[in-house]
Amino acid sequence: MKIGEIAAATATKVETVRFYEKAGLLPPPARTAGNYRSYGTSHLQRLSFIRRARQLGISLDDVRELLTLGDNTEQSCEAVDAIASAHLEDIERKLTDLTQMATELRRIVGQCKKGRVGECLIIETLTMMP
Amino acid sequence: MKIGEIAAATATKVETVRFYEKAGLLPPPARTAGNYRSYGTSHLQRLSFIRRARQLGISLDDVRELLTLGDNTEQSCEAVDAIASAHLEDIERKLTDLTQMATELRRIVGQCKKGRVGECLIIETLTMMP
DNA sequence: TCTGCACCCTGTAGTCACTATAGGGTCAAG
DNA sequence: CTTGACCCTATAGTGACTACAGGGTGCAGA
Repeated sequence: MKIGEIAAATATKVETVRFYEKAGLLPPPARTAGNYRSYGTSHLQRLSFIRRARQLGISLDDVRELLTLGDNTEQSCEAVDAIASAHLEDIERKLTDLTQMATELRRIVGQCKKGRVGECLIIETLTMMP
Repeated sequence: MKIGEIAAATATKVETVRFYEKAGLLPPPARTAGNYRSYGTSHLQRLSFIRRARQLGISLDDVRELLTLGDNTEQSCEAVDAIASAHLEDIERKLTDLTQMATELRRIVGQCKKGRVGECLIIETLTMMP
């Protein structure tokens, strides 16, 4: 499997695949005679894992940790749970923040009467907000 | 007003204030004999505006634009509304994404039985997810 | 055989919005 | 006159890529 193929299979850009290798998340694959990277199914699995974790917003550092934990099948998976739970809390905080932002924005956008900037309530609100 | 004071007044770090100046968002203030920055109320107002817009997640580029628009009080404020509305849509997209992430994470965190990694459902789910 | 093209390689720099650090200068109080 | 809090500049680092420059490889068609 060439880099373009594994990239397509995981909806990743080629550059990102190389980036993951340099970042130590994806082990360096074998090379062909022409020095092309040659991936197998274990790489595909690992890259899929990385992509899914990233889709959930898990940081590369945490992905690295999960990957290491996943490789030691004998250990307790409390650490895994800790990472996922911490991340969930993170997301819940972000949700609260964004919801508040959306409410504020909806309020100021709703005020716009499309007049001149001099009496624009959006600008005014932004200038005056507490 | 010294930089530390304007920073404190707007809950901004001193470095960030200098950064805004270098980024062209905050006009360079007068300097004292000792080369200290000396801010007036117009700076304070402008920095407050920037900070509030940033709290709403508006990008520096868009803040710059809003600032320029706000300075031309004769223009129509449609452009202002456009920026705010586009940003609101942005946030609403992010909210959808994050809500989905949270749901996924809650599901996989709930599965954890604190056993060994070998049978960890979090790892498994991440590996198998569609 | 040649040529064109899609794909691959490395290495480096750019993105965003700061934050941190190094290595200095200024100013008021004790 | 020294201490310590504050200020100055310039540069590099963060995360997670993305984009580029400047080349090499491999294969189909003329």
